[in-house]
Amino acid sequence: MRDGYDHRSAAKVLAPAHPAIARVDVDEFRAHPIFQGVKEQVVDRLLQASTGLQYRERSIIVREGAGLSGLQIIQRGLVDLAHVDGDNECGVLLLSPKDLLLPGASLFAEDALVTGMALTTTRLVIIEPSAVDAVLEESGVFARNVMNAVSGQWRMAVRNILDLNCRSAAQRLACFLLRLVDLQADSPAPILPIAKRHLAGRLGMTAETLSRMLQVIATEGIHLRGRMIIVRNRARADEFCGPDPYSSRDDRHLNVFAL
Amino acid sequence: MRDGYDHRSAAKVLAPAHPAIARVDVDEFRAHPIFQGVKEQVVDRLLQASTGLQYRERSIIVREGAGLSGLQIIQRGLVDLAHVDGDNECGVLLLSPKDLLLPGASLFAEDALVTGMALTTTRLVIIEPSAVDAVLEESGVFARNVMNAVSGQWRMAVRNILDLNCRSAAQRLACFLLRLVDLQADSPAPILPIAKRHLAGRLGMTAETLSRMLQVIATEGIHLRGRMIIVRNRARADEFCGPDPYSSRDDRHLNVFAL
DNA sequence: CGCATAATTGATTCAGCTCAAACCGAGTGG
DNA sequence: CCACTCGGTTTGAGCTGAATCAATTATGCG
Repeated sequence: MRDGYDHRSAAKVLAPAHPAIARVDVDEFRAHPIFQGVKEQVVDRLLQASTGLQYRERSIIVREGAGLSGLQIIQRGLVDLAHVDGDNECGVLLLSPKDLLLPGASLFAEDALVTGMALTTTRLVIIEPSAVDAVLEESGVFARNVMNAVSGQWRMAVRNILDLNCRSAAQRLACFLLRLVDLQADSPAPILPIAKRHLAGRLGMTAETLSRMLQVIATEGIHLRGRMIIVRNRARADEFCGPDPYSSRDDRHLNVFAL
Repeated sequence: MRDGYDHRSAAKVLAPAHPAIARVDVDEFRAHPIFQGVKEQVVDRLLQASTGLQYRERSIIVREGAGLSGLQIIQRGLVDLAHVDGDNECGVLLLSPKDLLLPGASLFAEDALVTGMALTTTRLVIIEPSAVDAVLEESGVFARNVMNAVSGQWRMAVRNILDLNCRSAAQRLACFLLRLVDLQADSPAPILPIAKRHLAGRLGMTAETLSRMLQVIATEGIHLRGRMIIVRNRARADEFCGPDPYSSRDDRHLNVFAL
């Protein structure tokens, strides 16, 4: 409080973001899939035009209805894309590192359809629109890569629609957790990286329902203790999720990492 | 029956598509927004690599899980993108003339996530993948235009998610009808171009519910007599749809025409 | 500790689904 | 011309999954 600032209420009010400038991790930048196959010199030009930004937990990165400044790439953290309407928010997508933040809106100067909020401390790289435009113009490969990412986000959205329409709340939850587990296949203990409240939003249900559904899926072999996801019976869990409305489950070869 | 073909059962069985080759309307082709700003000579190269196809009502254009042959542009008709699971289908998007059919899947050789079915007699133009790839590579403008279309479809999908999550069935229906009306602003009597059954699918509800919701919205100034949409009280109807979760309603400046 | 926020639990309600029956309009055949 | 069938639409009567409301119990965190 000594700085005249109550942190808790600051968090609650969703204070207008005051991101800090951050250094751009150059190697990480170059390794990003949208630069795959792009001439190094061109990538460097984009790198020149980039700045790093760091948002702290719960701060808002884009507000719906507003415009975006340039192509934004998430390097660290998780960003919740959601429509917020007063108190209840309804999630659309959860962006992970390497994902592009609302590429459509930034490339075509549209207004954002959803609000983007940092769920955890988030670092992004912003590439100046002018540079992006120029490079898009000249490098077909780059354009193709970006398109790939956009189209991957479309796929995620479609899945979401399908889930919402033809899966039960419990199934959606189960699938989501299994996906998380698969994504952290290397790590020993898979973790739920966000608060349950946000998860509920993303899955199109209330926090209360989520809580109850956790009990349901526990009987199907999926347990959540603290933030640890424990799958006791994968076969049964898979079975419970129901016939996959969509076939393949590894989309990382498309430039999507979103949840 | 004289052709040894029972039309009703043929329709019902969703006969594997046997599209007819059709001529490509050259002027229409050239006028398509994805060619805007593209050098005429380049457009002609794509034109060379194109074939027209005509699908009859109810035939399937792409089946989910299958691949697509090339960039497909809808010239006439309506295509329903839906996940079909046995008898009940759950719609995702309704494509109109000028829309691209699953651009992501065709450009990146992914499997289609959804089935595309012609709701009405549909004509499309297919551009050979090799030609598309080549032109994407060399023309940044073309790449940009295609990307614009993809990103527009993403927006539609997001709206859909938002609608599904935070609007009632009646509201979704009302909005959809109003959108149709606005889209046919020039025509004297706006028309519902598809069967109610499909509409229900697209809106994420059952046919029965749709029927009931029609009664509800009738009390709010929107009437459907036969296939004619009659809005008696636009102000009230707009009011009923609730605060628009998304701002602008004209998306035609993006390359999207879908419903 | 003590306060605020997050998560659970229980009771109740309600929107939309399911199932079944009636209805309707168009094409078909006697 | 009328009866008949067949798809699609409507109507009605339950049922149910998930939301809501309210109260309680954890879980940080300063």
